Amino acid sequence: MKSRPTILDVAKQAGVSKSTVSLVLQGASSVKDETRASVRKAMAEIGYVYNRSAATLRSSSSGLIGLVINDLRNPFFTEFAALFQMELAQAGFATVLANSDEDPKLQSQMISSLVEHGVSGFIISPAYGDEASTLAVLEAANTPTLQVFRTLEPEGRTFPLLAPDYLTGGRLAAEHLVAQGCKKIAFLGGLEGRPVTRERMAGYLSVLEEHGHEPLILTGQSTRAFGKTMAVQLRKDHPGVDGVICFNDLVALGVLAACPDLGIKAGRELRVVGFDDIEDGQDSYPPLTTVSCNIPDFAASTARQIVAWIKEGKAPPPESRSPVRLVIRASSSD
Amino acid sequence: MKSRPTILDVAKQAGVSKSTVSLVLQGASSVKDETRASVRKAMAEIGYVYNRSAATLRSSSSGLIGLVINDLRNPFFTEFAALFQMELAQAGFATVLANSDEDPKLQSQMISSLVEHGVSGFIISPAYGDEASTLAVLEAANTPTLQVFRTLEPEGRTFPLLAPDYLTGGRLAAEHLVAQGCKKIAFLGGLEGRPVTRERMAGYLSVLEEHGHEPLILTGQSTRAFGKTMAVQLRKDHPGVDGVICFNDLVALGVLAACPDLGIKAGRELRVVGFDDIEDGQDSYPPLTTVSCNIPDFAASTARQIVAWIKEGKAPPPESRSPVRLVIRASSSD
DNA sequence: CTGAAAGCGCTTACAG
DNA sequence: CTGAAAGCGCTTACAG
Repeated sequence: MKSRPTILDVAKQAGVSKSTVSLVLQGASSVKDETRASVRKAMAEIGYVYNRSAATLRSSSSGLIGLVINDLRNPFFTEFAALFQMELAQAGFATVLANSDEDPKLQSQMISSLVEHGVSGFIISPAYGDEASTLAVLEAANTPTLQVFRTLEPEGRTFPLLAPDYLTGGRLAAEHLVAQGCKKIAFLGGLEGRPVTRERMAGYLSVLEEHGHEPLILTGQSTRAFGKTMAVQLRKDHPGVDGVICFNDLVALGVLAACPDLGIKAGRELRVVGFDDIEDGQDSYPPLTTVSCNIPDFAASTARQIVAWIKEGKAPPPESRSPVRLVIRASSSD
Repeated sequence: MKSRPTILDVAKQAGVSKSTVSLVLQGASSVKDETRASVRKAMAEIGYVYNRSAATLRSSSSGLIGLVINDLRNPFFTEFAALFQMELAQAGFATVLANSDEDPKLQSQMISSLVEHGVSGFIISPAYGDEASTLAVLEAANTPTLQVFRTLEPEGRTFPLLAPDYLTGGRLAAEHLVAQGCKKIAFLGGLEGRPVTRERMAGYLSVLEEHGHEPLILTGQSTRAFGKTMAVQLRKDHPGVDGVICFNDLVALGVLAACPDLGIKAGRELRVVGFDDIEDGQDSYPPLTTVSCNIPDFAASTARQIVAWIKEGKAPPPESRSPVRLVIRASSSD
C-alpha cells in the first residue's frame, strides 16, 4: 500500500503550484482552460485521488449526508432510501445510512456517530420514543436537518417536516369506497395515537361522518401478519364489513393474502384499499388499490431541499405536504 | 454556528495535555483511570464532539465502509443491507450506501466517490457489465474489498467472494419437488448465463437427471411481473408442468399471484418453490416454500470478516459458501 | 503515565 | 491568473 499521490505531486507533475491544483479541484472559473487541462492530465497520469477528509478538515463540509430511517426493511422506506441516495449522488453527495429499527436508543447512538463523521445534513424518518434525547443530539449537531414522513415534534417545529398529505389520502380512500357502494368501512392497522395514524384516520373519519356511516377502527402493527389476523377477526366479529382502509400496503396485502382461505372474494365482497403504493401491490392478487405518495418525486424533492439548505442556507418552511393520489386497482373495484 | 470544541479545549478544561486527551479518545490503556475520568468529564462539560475527518487525515482510517448494492429495492438485498449496517454500527463503523441500480457506469462513479471519502473497506454486490472498469477502480482503491452474492470474476479471484451455496439450494428445491411427486418440473427466471443463475440451475439439472426427468427452462427477469407472465405461458404452452423452481422469491410470488385467475390451485396442481426466503413469502397465498440463505447470519458474518480484514489484515479465503436450507410451506405441499 | 513538536492533505486568504 | 504561508483537529513518535 504505497501512499496515494497528493496535490503536491500533481502540482509538480503539471508544473504549477498546489494552490492552482486546489482551484482546479474546486472547479474555480479563474483558472485558464489550458492550465486546467494540463492539471487534469497530470492527475490522470499519476492516479491522483481526491482526499475528502483533508478537504473536510479545512473547509468543514464533508459532502456526506446522514439518512436515518426507522424501518429500512419496509419497502416503502427502502424505495425512498434508494431513490434519495441516487439523487444525492447526482448532486455530489454521498449518503451514510442508518437503520434505527424503531429503537430510539440505537437512533441516538447512530446520529452521534454520523455527527462525528461530520455529515453536512440529516434526513430522518424518526423512530418514536425518547424524543427529547434524539432531538437534543440533533440540535447539538447544529446542521441542516429535515424530518420526513414522521415528526418527533407534533407541536411546533425545530426541524422542518416533509410529508405526504396523509389526511387527503385517507379521504380519497374513504370516498372511493363509499362511491363503490360500501356500507360498512373499517380502518385497519397503524399504532394508536401516532400522528401519522391520526392523520390517515382523520380523513377516513371525516368522510364517514359526511355520509352518516358508522366507523370501525382496529389499530395495531403495520405488518402483513397483522393484516392476516385482522381479516380473520373481521370475518368472525364484524361480518358486515364490506370495505377496509388499511394503514399501509403491508396490512392490506396481509388482508388480501388471508381472503382465499376465508372464502372471501377480495375486490367484490370485501373491498380493500392500502396506503403507500409499494411495488408489491401491483402484482398481488388481486392488484391493490392504494394511496400513492409518489415516492420518486418525494425523494427528488427531499434531496433538492437538503442540498439547497446546505449550499445556500435556505431552510425549507416548517412543514410541507406533498400531494397524494388514489391508484385504483382490482382489490376495490372488481 | 460557533465552531465546535477541540481536544485542546478539552485538555485545557481537564488540565492535561492534548496528547492525553487523544489517548483517552483512543481508549489507550496507558492512561490512569482517574485521568481518564476527568478527561471524559471535561468532554461532557464542554460538549466535545470527536472530529473523525481530522483523525482520518492523520491516521488514514476513516471508520467508513462502502456498501455497493446492485438492486437495493429487492427485499433480499434490503434485508442484507439493513442487518449489515446494524452489525457494523456495533463494531464502530458507519455504512455509506450506494445503490448502483444494475448500472455499471453508475457503479464505477459511486465507487470512486466512496474512495474519495476514504472508506476503509468495500462490500459489493456488483452490477454486471463493464466488469473491467469496475474492477480497475476497486483495485486502485487498494482497500479490503469483499464481493457478496455475486462476483465479477468467474475465473480467479482478486476480491474474495462470500455467497450462499446456490447449487445445493437448487438441488434441495428439485429434490423436494420430486419427493412431492412432481413429474414435470420447470425452472423459471434468472438471466441467462449469469453465474448465479447457472449455479441454481445446475442443482436443479443434476437432480432432474438423476431421476430421469426432462428439464424445462424459461429464463428471464427476476421480477414478480415476469413470474405472472410465465404462469400464463406455462398454462398455455406447457400444461403438463406440475412443479416450478423459481430463480428467486419475487418470480415465485408473481407465479402465485397469477394462479387464482388462471384457475390453478397453487400448492396442489402446481407446486412452487422460490429462492431467498424474503419476508413477503411468509404471508403470501399460499405461503411460499423457498430456499433460505439465512441472511441474518450471512450479514453478521460479512461484517465480521470485513472488520477482521481491516483491523487485523486477515483477508478471507478467495471463496466461501454459506449453508442454505429449504423452508417448506404450503406453496409446494398443500 | 504525560508533554512538546511535527505532520496528515487539503483550503483559504493574501500577495503579486 | 498563480505562489508562499498558515491552519483545520487530530495522531504519532519521541522525550521525559
